[in-house]
Amino acid sequence: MFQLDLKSGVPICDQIVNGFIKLKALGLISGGEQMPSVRSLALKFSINPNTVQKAYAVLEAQGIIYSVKGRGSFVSDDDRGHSAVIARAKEDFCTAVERARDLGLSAFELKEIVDGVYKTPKSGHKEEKNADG
Amino acid sequence: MFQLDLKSGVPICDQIVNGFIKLKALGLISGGEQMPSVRSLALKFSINPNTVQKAYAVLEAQGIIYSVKGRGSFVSDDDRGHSAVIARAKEDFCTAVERARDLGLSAFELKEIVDGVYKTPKSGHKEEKNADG
DNA sequence: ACAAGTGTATTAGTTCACATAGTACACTTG
DNA sequence: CAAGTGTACTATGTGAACTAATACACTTGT
Repeated sequence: MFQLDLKSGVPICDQIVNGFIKLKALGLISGGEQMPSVRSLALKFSINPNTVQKAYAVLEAQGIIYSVKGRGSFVSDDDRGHSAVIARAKEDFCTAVERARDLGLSAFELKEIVDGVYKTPKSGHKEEKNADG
Repeated sequence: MFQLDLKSGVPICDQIVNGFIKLKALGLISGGEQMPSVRSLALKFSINPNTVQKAYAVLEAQGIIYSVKGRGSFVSDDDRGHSAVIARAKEDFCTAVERARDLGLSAFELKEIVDGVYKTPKSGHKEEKNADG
């Protein structure tokens, strides 16, 4: 399971949504699997059930999960949600590239950063000082 | 000069800051050049002078501009601000890469998107449908 | 000295998003 | 019927962002 940072400024609801999207992208949860109940997850994170409910509603609207009254919420089987997530991720990344380009970064520099991130063993990422001197 | 989108949800102050940073990155304003006065820019954008003042304070804190009481605000001569902006842009892009990686996108895909953006003539960017089918 | 224009500071008030709190209802399962 | 589930609703607290109004210090030109 993922962690919540209540002081990050990032809305809790968004953190929950992105947390589950990432879990599914990484294959840590699979289609058909039951999600934690709204109340239990709220209890676990010490947050309000309404916030969890809101996050689940977003996830359902995006096709990542589906909910059944009286039974619970479940991870979607099909790839509709997955494809949508990938598409959105690409759009977001595209926006990031455009912003970097507008600030004067070259395509070469950006690809260098990409390589650096994918080489990094996923713990330290601020150490990756790209040649800028 | 840049445009403001008062309904975008992005704080006006941030839009002003980023607008001038972009102008400088593109070379549309140069070192020593005088900035619009706090009051005149507020009048031009139909916003509150306090908001402009706040944005100018941020720009000055980042070394992009400097202000002189009674005279006005001016674009910085040296590259201190520029370097800081580049460094921040790289960090932001690094974060975007990490997020994309966490969602399952490959380094190859990201580089493809980078190339696509840098090939695009800077007007249409939603049309750049990267091969995902 | 004066006036006009500049940056800067302060206080107060509005608006809005976010999260919380509490309650209530519909449904499924045992 | 009871317990657990999703869902809906209203009310409240909090903080960020922006507006509003005013005031002060400084520079420039007359």
